[in-house]
Amino acid sequence: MIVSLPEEISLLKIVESGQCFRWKRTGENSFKVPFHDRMVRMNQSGPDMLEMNCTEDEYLSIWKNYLDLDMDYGKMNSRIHKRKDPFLWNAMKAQNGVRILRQDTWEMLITSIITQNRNIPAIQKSVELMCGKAGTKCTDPEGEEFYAFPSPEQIHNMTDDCLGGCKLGYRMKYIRDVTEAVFSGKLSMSDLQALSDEECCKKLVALNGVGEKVAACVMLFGLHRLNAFPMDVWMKRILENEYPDGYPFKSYSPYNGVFQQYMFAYYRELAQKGQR
DNA sequence: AGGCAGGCTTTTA
DNA sequence: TAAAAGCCTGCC
Repeated sequence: MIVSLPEEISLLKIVESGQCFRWKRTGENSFKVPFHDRMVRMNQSGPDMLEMNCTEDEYLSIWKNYLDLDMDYGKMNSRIHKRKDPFLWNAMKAQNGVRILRQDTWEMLITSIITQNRNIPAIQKSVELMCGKAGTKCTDPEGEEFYAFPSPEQIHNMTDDCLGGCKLGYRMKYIRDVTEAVFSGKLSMSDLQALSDEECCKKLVALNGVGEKVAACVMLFGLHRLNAFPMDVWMKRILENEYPDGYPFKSYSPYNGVFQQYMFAYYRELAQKGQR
C-alpha cells in the first residue's frame, strides 16, 4: 500500500541515527524492516510518501505506531530557537525526518547492552547472530525467511557455546544475568511502563551490565520516553565542545531524548566529513 | 560517601 | 594500534 505521511520523515536518517540495528538497506531509499514476527519492505518514494508491502490493516495496527507517526515532531521542533541555540537548530534542520521508533522493550534492553564499547557494524553482527541462532524463523510477505529477535526464554535456552558464538565478549555474562532476571519473573518489561522515569531508570540500572547510558537507551528507544538522554562518548564531546556553559536540559524537557538524537546523528555526520 | 583508574572481549578503521 | 552509543570492581 501507499502511505501519505502527516509530516516529512526520512527512513535513511532514522537508520543512520543508530537507534535500530536490524534494518537492511535494499536500495537508495528502500529497507527491509523487521519487528516481532513481521518484516515489511519500506520504500520512500517521497519526503512524505512511503510504499509498503502490507495491508492497510497491518499498517494501521503495526507500522504506523512503529514509525511513531502519531507524534507531532514539528511541534516538538518548534521548541528550538535558531538564535538561542544555533547548534541544535542546525542539527534539527540537518536531521529533519528522524523519528524515535517504537521498538520492542526487551530487544532494546539486550541490544543496548551489546552496544557498550563497540562500533555499529560489530553491534549489528552480534544482534544478527543472536537472532539467527535462537530467534523464531519467520517468513515475510515475499516468502523470504528471517529470524525474529529471541525471547527471554529462547536466550535462556541457549547453551554457553551457542551464546558465546555471538561474539558478545564480556557482555555475555550481562546478557545471561538480565535474561535470568526476566525469565524468572523478577523483572517484567510491561511493568516498566507504569513507572516514573526516575523509578524506571533505577530499576534498569539495578541490572548487572546496565548503567545510566544503557538504561537511557532502553527508555528512549524501547519505552518511548522522549526525555531520556543517553550520555555516550559522542554526547560528552558535543556538550564539552558546543556547550561549554552547560546544556539547557530544562528548557527542552520533555523532549531531551529527541533532540539528543538530532545532535548525535548530526555530529557523527560532521565527524565523518572531517568537520569535527 | 562518592570519585576515579584499570580492565574487559572483539571488531573495525 | 587505538578506539568503539560503557560498565564493573577495587581503591582511596
